[in-house]
Amino acid sequence: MDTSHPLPPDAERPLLAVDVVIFSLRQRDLQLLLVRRRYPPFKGRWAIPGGFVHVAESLEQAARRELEEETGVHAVYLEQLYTFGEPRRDPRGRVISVAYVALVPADVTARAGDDAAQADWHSAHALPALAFDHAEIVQYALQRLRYKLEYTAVGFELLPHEFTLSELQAAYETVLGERLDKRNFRRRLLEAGILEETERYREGESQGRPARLYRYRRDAVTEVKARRLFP
Amino acid sequence: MDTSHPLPPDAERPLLAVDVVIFSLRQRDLQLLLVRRRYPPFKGRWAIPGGFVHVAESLEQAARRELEEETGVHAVYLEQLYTFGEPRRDPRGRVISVAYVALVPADVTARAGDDAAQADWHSAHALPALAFDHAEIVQYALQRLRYKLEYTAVGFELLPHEFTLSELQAAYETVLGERLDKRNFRRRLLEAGILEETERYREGESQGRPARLYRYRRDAVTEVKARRLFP
DNA sequence: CCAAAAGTGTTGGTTTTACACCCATGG
DNA sequence: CCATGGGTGTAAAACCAACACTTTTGG
Repeated sequence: MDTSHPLPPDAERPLLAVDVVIFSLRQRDLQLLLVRRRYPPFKGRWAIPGGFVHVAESLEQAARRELEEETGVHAVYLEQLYTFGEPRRDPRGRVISVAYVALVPADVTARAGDDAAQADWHSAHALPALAFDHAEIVQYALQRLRYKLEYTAVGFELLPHEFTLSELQAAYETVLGERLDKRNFRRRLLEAGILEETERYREGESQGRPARLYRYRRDAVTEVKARRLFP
Repeated sequence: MDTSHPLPPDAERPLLAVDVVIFSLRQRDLQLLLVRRRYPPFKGRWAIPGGFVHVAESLEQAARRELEEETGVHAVYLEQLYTFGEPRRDPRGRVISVAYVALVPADVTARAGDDAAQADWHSAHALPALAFDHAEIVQYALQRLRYKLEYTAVGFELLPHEFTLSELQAAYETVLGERLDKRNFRRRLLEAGILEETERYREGESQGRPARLYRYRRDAVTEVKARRLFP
């Protein structure tokens, strides 16, 4: 950054916001958390959670703070998505939004923050009209999520700590929007060495034979040279 | 972005900069353009070109403006990389930098902008000490470039309009840092259908049999479902 | 004992890799 | 005529996709 002095008179001093697209799997559906705006502009519209970055706060800290305000969770998957900075994206003036994507396990519940009247989960495939350019942000986030899931093992972040292989497969199918072959799916994930078998079984929750529970190996090598998990 | 009013008193109004990592291939080496800072902080240090975003200017416009100031080129490959916003990354105060990556053809020449004493190409593998957090930005840009090159056909953007297959292969080898098999490389690129044979040959420039010139088919489908070009 | 879901291998086709020689030109 | 880089095919190995039955439990 060549911030040569003197500062050019036409340099922008925008407001700086972070917005977080929070994905979760609930009822076998990919959902994301939206809050209803209490104040203009776009009063009453749904929006993705976000807020201004505080003084001396890093972007990621700000994103985690927003995430925690809405969901109470802290230690979850979070990555920077893209920065949206069109001059007129906010009618009140120049606001730069650094968008993040978060993946939270299915057992997390939404809670309304101070700024939002309601916070609710919405199916990613049937979203209401959104405030600002948030529809664009969500589109981009979805694309990134699918992409990530194909190439990396990030799918676990959407499930509880322990899960069955069928649950994991259902998660992949929901996000990717396609059916996968059970045997090939299992083989691939087990061979990838990122799962750890537990001694426990999912019992009673449904008919049929109880399924073994697995957990994600936190110590697994994330990926050295990406090879598609599901080509 | 939930920009609920009233504005929180602790909201940040940072300066907004764009920085552009400009890659090019010269002398069979992957190089990037650096400018020497004329003013403090980091006076005299090398930095990647960049500057503040003007009022009512989009982020991409700002990046293209900086790019053009340094190189004179306009219509080249440019993509947003990442946003760096650590509170203390600039000693003068809070400055958010939206970093971009640009790929320019080998025949582009650097020219010093107003703000920079010099602008020069440096090998990506032997960089001087850089100002601010620019070393980190460059590291990240290199990673992204390698990644892109493996999965997409973006390599052409680093070459002149017409090029031989050997030149293209050398470009890939330089960026990826590994040798590729000539026959496999050719087969794959030709089968991908993104190259167009010209009637011309690269003659006289070196010993040996003249090589056919190819050009990139601008109308080519960039990629539907990414498949690695070089697994 | 029936319904429901879990679990498990093999085969054929495709893709990928490894590899060596002849060709056209300039000096 | 020799040195230099351009151009070309094939065979073995690895990988992927498709496919059906047995096992375990709860009702």
